[in-house]
Amino acid sequence: MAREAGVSLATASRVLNGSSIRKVSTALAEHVRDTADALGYLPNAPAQALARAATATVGILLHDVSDPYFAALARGACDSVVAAGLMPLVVNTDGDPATELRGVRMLHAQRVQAIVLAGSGYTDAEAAVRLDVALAEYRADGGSVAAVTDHGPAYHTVRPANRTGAAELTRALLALGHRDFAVITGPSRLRVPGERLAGVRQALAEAGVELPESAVLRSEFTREGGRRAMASLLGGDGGGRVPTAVLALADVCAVGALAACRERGVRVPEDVSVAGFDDIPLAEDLSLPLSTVRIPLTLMGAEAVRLALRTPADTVGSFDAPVQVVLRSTTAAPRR
Amino acid sequence: MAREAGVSLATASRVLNGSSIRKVSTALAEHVRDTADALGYLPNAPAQALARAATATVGILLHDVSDPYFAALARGACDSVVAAGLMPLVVNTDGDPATELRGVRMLHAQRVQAIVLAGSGYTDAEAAVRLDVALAEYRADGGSVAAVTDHGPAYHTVRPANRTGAAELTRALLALGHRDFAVITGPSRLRVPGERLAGVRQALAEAGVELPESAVLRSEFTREGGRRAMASLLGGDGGGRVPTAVLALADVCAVGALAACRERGVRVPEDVSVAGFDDIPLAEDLSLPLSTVRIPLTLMGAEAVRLALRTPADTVGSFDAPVQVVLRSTTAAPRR
DNA sequence: GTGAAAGCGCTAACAG
DNA sequence: CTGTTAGCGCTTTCAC
Repeated sequence: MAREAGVSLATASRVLNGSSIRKVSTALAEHVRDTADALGYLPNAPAQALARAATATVGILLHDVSDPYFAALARGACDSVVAAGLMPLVVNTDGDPATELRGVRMLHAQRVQAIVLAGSGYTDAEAAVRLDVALAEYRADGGSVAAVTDHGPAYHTVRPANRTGAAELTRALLALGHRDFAVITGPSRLRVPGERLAGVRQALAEAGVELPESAVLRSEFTREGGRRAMASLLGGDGGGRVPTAVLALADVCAVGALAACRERGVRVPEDVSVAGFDDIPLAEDLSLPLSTVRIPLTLMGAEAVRLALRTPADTVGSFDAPVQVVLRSTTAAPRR
Repeated sequence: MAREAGVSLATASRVLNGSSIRKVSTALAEHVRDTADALGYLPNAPAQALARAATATVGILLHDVSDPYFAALARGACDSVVAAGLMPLVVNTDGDPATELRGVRMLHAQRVQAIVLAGSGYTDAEAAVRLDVALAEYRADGGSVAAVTDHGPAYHTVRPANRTGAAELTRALLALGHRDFAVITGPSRLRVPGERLAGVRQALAEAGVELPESAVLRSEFTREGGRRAMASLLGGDGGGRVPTAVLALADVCAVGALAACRERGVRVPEDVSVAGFDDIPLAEDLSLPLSTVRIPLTLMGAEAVRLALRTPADTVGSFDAPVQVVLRSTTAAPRR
């Protein structure tokens, strides 16, 4: 401690944290500061946290940092956290409600100032309730919560226009002349795929185009999931009807779908158009630059932290992220 | 606190943490546990940290979570941390020594149990010393440090075979018949690009192949850096000599290089072979599946945490990560 | 303006 | 085996 070294005692606290309204003579303050970093003094954050009843940390809960979508989100969120003078704790949930629940509890135990929920939102009502309870307890202890993706009106929310974006993408494909679609959507336990699928259905309905249930394939939101889904679409397994356009509701799936096409010598976009959703960083560098819907991932992450940190507890803020359809090389007019 | 609710007092601590050797009658223990989660009790981690003089956190310092290389590393490290019952704090440094130094200090202030340094290693001796000092102070306070990439004998180290990997990759290209090389390397402030470049030089020298200084281009280890470097290589700016093989010493650079080729209508691998290094997740899905050197990124991250956490303070552990040359579609025998 | 003292929530000796 | 009693390192009233 600077106390022993310097002459003063807990006055050191006053100069080294600045929060206190009490002033310290500039001379003394300078002396304290000098001896402090002469001794290489670093405040003990846990001790401060205990005394102040507030940590300098923010929790970020996401499916998987190594997924480009969440990586971009994480980067934005982390920057925002650091800019606020806090430290980010990041926890991977793998999109599993139980893991997410544990994550919330751990972050609560850490007494993080805020929790950012990215890519949460489960269809399982029971899981949602358990999560809500945990979050309520966390908030009762003074914590703040922001969600990327709708989590109900009770939370600060950063909302990508999933439905609209999907509808616009679909309309873009319709405009190219496609009438025969298939959709590779995500697992039913997540809510996001449902929102996107609804957008697709809406646009298709408006155009009077059918989307048979057999043309809606569920897969994990992973490359492998997309690959398998596309493989079954192309595979000789009976059905046989290959659509002219395949909408993968996440870019990572689209990547897998493209891989499946490559493996089977199916040409994109000549034989089939493929589109993704998210515009992950490497989307334009893929085997074919991917047509997709751009979401401002990094911005959204940052925005979520901002909401959680700078919004008074009695109001709930929200941020609607714009989306934009980007048609690149994986889509073209149908040849059939 | 469970104290008021139950009948006992700080005995609660004994049942709720388990560290103590003292036993508690199973009946009482159960009662405590019951009331604890009936009340939704969650231990206050900062308070525990203060009392135990040890937090349940680990710091992870890396350039950028949204860079696929570090994202994969981070995922491995985070999993390892969580598996150890701890929480990961991740800090982005953008490859800047000053930011990294601040990061170390912040993590030290948080009293994290261990710090994992990923992608650190600067050529600037002064910066290295400052970092060493900060790390020494951290260790003096009981902290543990592990580095991914060599940081000197004083630290636990996870070491990808940068030099060997680069040499092998070069030999693979030589075996294809290439004699005219260019290298897109990283910024001089980092040590990794130097190691990789040394491997390239060594293999080339062994084969008696020249690598003129003008054929070594420095760029940031980013897509844009790679794009610019390749553009200048292809560009009509005087030199004019386009090599038959371009080694980008990081996959993200290779991605940019491929983009530059695409923009200018230069065919890969017919006109020029391109190879990367790292085998980042989407490497095989690029405009052309990228030839590269595979590094077990996720494993390395996990290994670093393991070393930091499970190695006694008086010894230093290390882990040599295997690398593997993967030749995909961006390389072929030269046509010229 | 600056010091003294109490206490944040928990753990860890100590007794009983 | 279980309760009592000190602190952990810091902030923060409250007097001086």
